[in-house]
Amino acid sequence: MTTVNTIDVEKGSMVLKLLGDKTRLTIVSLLMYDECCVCELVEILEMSQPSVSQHMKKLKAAEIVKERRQGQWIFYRINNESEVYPLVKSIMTHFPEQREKIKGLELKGLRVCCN
Amino acid sequence: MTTVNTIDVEKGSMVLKLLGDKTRLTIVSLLMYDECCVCELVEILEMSQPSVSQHMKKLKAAEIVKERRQGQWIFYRINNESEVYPLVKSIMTHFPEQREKIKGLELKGLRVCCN
DNA sequence: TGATTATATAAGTGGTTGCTTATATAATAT
DNA sequence: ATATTATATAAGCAACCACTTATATAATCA
Repeated sequence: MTTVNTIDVEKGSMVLKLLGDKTRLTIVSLLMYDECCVCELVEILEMSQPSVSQHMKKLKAAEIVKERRQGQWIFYRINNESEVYPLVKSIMTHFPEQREKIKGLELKGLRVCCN
Repeated sequence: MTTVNTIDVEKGSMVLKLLGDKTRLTIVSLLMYDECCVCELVEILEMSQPSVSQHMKKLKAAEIVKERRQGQWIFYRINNESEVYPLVKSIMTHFPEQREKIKGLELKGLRVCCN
């Protein structure tokens, strides 16, 4: 039998509330596949930049994502060291992959690449 | 590798939003252990009856729970035939069991028993 | 039948949320 | 230095949400 470390209701319900928004759920779904910067998310979600930034701020505060600055871009990725990561991960297995949306960005030449 | 049937973002985010409320998360957590009627939940949660009823209405509308009338009581239980049940179930494994709260009710003689 | 018990519903309200527009900060390029 | 690009923050606002109180519905009991 598999044993899972439990999260307290307070913290867990906050994670669920945050993922209970279609936009944020899609963002996290995208980030499960690869890290993204804000401007890529703006493009994919067809939303305003401030709106996306505000969502990222909430996801970061809940330790669902981490950020990394690279030049003028800030890349967000899933925080897989977080206490809430196991919960986030097992939730996301129930949603379709968003890979093709990122592929679509690449085809349009809008992917931010900086290595 | 384990394959999971995916849920669309629309439906899934609704489930997450509903479970993103501390009260409802606790209710579902309780129901994972055993069915309960409204008056039991009122006792355990120390909330008003209309408030609990309104939460149950939402959980039922999202097919997270089912109801069963027995005399004057209405018992709610997890809807394990629902499309969203796999998601609900895997979320709930991350939260502590609520068994002792139901045990507490029994000790106080407040458990509704009707067989 | 009338009283009691369990539950649901309706209406009102204060707090929260997700967007908008405007502006600030910060890195890069010319 | 100045302009451009990327991101964050602030303020305002309409929609939503979880509670409250009051009332309705429904089953049981005396």
